[in-house]
Amino acid sequence: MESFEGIVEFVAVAERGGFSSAARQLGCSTSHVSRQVARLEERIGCALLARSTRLVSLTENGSAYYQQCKELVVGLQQANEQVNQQQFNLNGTLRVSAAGGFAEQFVAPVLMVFAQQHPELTVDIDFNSRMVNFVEDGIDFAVRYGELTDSSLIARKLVSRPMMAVASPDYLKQYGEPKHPNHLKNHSCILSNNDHWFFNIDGIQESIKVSGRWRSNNSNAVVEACEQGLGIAYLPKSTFNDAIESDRLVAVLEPFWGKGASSWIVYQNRQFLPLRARLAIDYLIEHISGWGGS
Amino acid sequence: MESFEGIVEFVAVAERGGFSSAARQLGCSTSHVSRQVARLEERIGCALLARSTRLVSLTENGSAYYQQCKELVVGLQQANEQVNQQQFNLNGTLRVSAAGGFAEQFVAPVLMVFAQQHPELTVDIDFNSRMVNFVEDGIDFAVRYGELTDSSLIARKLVSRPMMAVASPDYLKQYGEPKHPNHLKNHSCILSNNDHWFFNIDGIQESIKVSGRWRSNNSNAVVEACEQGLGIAYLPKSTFNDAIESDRLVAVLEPFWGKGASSWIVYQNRQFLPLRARLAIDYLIEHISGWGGS
DNA sequence: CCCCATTATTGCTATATAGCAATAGTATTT
DNA sequence: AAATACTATTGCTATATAGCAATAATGGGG
Repeated sequence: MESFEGIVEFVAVAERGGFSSAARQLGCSTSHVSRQVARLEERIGCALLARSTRLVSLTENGSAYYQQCKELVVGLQQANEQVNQQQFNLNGTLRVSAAGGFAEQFVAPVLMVFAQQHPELTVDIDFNSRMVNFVEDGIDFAVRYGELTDSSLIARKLVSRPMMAVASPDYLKQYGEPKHPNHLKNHSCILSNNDHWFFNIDGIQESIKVSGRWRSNNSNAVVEACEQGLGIAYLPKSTFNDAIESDRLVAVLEPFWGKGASSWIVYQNRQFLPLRARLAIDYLIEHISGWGGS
Repeated sequence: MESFEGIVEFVAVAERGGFSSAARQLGCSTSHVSRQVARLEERIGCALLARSTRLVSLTENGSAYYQQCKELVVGLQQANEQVNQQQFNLNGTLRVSAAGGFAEQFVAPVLMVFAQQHPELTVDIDFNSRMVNFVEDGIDFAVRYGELTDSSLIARKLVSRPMMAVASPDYLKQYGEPKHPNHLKNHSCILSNNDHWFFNIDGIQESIKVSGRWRSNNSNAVVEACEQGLGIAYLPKSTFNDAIESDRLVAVLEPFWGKGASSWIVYQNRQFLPLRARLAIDYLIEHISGWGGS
């Protein structure tokens, strides 16, 4: 297999007319340059330079070879400059995998603003909650909610979302208001992702098993069912902003609300994250973490 | 300064889709390929490959960089092929420095035949006896006569030329024939290169100091002067072939003639002598040494 | 579902290379 | 003419790299 070894040194000697001058230009020792060129000549079985003490000149073969090697060196410089420029340019496609209502409601709008600020970027958000294959799918980062499973990824907390329990006024009029999380076993609860709700009871986070006649993994559907009086709902507070403002739902069990799980940005643990990813992640953290999670 | 390190490995990984396959192609270890690519990424500050266990793909930057590096690798292959082809082709200009009558009389004609056999060669013979600067003047080899001074050169003996002492019949009639080299101090001698002639006396080579009224470093001029009866001449035997055949000159001191000095081909002690030089030198030695020096 | 084969990474050791210093040769300066 | 400075090469040593082996992860086959 071909090797580029000695090419840079040979070109430098040819251009500078000597090993010592070439070594100074390359910032290495004269003996290194001497040996690299000698090895190159040995590898290609041809004298490239004619030498006497204090004098070096190109042979006929060396002249021709130099022209070609010079193009290789220039080509490498251009390749490196271009990859360097690309590295500090904001271009290409930002690919995000987002899951959950929070991503839909808050992350997407913020990314929209970010995209407007960077017209040369394309943003591709795939809303799904499946396990992401970062390498295969070329995903820059994912937004995930709850506990994370893959320890090889880097996770940066976006927000801890405080929870809120609500019910419709009609439901409470008919079934009474629960005064403690333990009372929930006597109530109809509207389930979302799982049937254990975490409450802060005397400073301790306790898991309360709940049940009900309605369940959905869509937070909008949960809110509607609650408004219809189908039971008590317990989701991140922001989910109920509109319903609370219009008095369609009212808060219950307020002293016991948990801090709730976190939303995360997760991405590959790798060097040289593309600039677009780094800036987008930083932008999201800056514009969402700072909200205090409401 | 730019470095080509890792380029070959990176291109191989990109094309084969994995480090192990690339290592097999390159005939090296997987760990070497892994490290070379990692070092390349570190040097250019950019991820070229996205990796998971058992899977490698090019990043956006890596894709662009690969295209350029592929051209570099192809360019290197072409450069090496071309220099290899040149190496085994007989082309270019054979540059020879020749000194002395022997070179003019015998070497030039033989090289002429050699040149006729190789139409793609140009032969450039510079007749002079100054010290050759092989590197500066781009000389392939030189033809020299007598003792050599530069021990760093390679010297291959072309011919040892036996000497001959001659005089014109008129000269001998007038001044008598010398019977021993010691008698030469009483005779007029025609000098060429120096005033000490070497004779074989009782198996020992002895230096006899001679003098005369005529001196020239041109052997043709020496022969003419001798024919005019200006004295005794002592040069390589071949110098006098015509004059002897036509009885214009006769031999003297025959039992004492020395073997004479040698003619040499000298060239740089260097690797990878161009093919044209190697073939020409071999051709000369084959076609001149075999004559036995007459 | 389990086992095996293959992959990529990295700690560690053997090996090749980079640099230092000595050497020889030559050009320039005094 | 002699001394000095600079050059290229090479022996030797310190350092970086190549390869081996261990490790962890994953895909394919039974």
